[in-house]
Amino acid sequence: MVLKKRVDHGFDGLRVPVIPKAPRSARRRIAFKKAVEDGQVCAIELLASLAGQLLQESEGSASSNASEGNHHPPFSQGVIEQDIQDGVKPLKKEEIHQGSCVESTFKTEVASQNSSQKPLSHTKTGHVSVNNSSDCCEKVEADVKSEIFEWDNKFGNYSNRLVETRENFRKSSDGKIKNGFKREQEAGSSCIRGSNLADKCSLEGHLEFASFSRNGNGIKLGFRDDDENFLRCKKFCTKPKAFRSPRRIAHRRIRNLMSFKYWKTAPKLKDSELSRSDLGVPRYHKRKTCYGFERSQHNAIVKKRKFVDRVSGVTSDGGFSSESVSNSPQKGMDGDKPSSSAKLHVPKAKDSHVKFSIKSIRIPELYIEVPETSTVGSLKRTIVEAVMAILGGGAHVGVLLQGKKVRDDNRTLVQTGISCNENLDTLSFMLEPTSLQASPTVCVGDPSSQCETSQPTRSTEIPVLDSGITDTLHDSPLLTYPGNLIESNHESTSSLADTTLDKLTPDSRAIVVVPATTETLAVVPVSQKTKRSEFVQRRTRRPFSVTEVEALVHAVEELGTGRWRDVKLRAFENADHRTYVDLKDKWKTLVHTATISPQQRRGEPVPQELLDRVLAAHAFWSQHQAKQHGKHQAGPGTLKITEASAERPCVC
DNA sequence: TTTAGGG
DNA sequence: CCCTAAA
Repeated sequence: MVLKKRVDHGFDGLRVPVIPKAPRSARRRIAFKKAVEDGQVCAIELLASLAGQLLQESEGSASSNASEGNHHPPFSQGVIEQDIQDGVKPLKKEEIHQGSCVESTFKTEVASQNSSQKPLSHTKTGHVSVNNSSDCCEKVEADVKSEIFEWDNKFGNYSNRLVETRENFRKSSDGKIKNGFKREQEAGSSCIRGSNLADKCSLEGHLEFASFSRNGNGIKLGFRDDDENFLRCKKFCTKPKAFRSPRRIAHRRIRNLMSFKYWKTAPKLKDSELSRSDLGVPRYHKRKTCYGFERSQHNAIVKKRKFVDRVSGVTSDGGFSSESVSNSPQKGMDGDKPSSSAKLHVPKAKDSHVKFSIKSIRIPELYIEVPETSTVGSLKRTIVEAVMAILGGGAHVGVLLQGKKVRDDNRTLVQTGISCNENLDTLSFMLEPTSLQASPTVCVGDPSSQCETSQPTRSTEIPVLDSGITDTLHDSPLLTYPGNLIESNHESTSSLADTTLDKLTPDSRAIVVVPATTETLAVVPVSQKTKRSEFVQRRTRRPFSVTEVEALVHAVEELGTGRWRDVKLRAFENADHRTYVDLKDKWKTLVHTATISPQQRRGEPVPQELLDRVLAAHAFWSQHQAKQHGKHQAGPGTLKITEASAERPCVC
């Protein structure tokens, strides 16, 4: 009877997330890399432009940032600052409209749409020809496009390109233009914006252009071939990552930048889960599930996460000089082998100097929610605000060695262990806001300990289903500074999310769900092949609620203790964050909990009634198991219902 | 992949 | 929760 009752109110009625997804294990392998990769890709743009923005603001030279009147303190001294400045010097004199990171990122979207008017075509060799593009950039565009293609085909190249690009920008700003980059850039700028930036090159502009190009390539009109090829590839390749449609890439970028949560369908996903399930994204087709979007125009929700930076290489002896930083990619590492490049080489100089070359800086992933009806402009502003909120209050760098934060600023590097090769491999930097208030959702704590990101400005009411989500927003993919894409892993660059993109059309919602990611993205994209383990972080802890416990107990009562997969399917099928291993573990602890005295129990108290059932079920199934064992190896599944129901422990 | 257990 | 040996 009791059982019956429980069945009635069934678990479906519980707040169990409904997220159809592949088994955890599967998600892990594939989606994981993906997500990480994705995070990086988009990071480039965001960071690049962000740097520009910061620079402008910090220098105060920036005339007036039309929309954002915020004046944020410049970065605190340090490597980071230098790196960034170095990378964006060209931006100084430029007038970047809004100058926000948003700008560049979103232009992609816009460009994409516009470009639909320009039929393009390209051959399989990657060559691109422009049939009907604006006069201003016809040829150049073609050149760039082909370049873009290269990038697509080889992330490593892409990365290097960017690095190179940065270099060129710097040079061009000095009047020494080596390649035709400036030209390209100008073309890109004018093509996209109309022309107001054509006179000066900027990192942002370039990136923008790159994005544009990609989008352009993705236009259906001119690239049916691509699509077909892609499909074909997808069909015959085990790993359809060989070729990625530019459009997909572009979209993915956006999607990554903007992580919209589809609560309804994926209510409880945590970052990590999300990212892992990159492949599963397509399943979240219920776009309307973006709660709150329609509700208000300004209920933008932004969540930040901790950001950890990694030192990825050591090369020149310039220490932290900008020069050393920017050169490191070429000098210190093998451009073709990003993965290896991530390694630190600490040539112990005669002077016992430890040489660093920080190739990347990351900022936390941003989670933003805005109404569907909001304007692109407001979206941009929202992003800018989010970004500025992180760095606005100024920031400093935290040093992490082997995952542990080095708190003592007075210790020497040698004392700290930052002078030997081994340790340097695990050295990383974390960008931290100087004041928590300044950035409410920024994590400042020790990375190893789940940083508690403060709730996003709550005023922006979070969707109903938000429950339990906040905690999932911690770690996330880290945005990477353009200067160092080198770290990325080719493989991961490829594919997932492709499916998702299928549904994305230029006119579709500006942003797409982004599998966020904790473990996933949180995990450093740096040479995963070799040192993934070092950065894979634990899943965020998610204590079982009484409701879940009830469901678990109920399921076990019926299925027994040796069929966790079935238990999972029956009671937690929609709770993707609960794997059968989790359930098994939980049962283990439940049994233990039920065994110990109430005083010794911790955490959310589990009703004694449930614990009693746990013990009863445990005893019953243990006995049953033994019985089965003694008898013939009749599988557990053969348990006769009658018998089971008759003996099943039931608290009546 | 799923179980079963130790860490 | 994680990691893994076994199955």
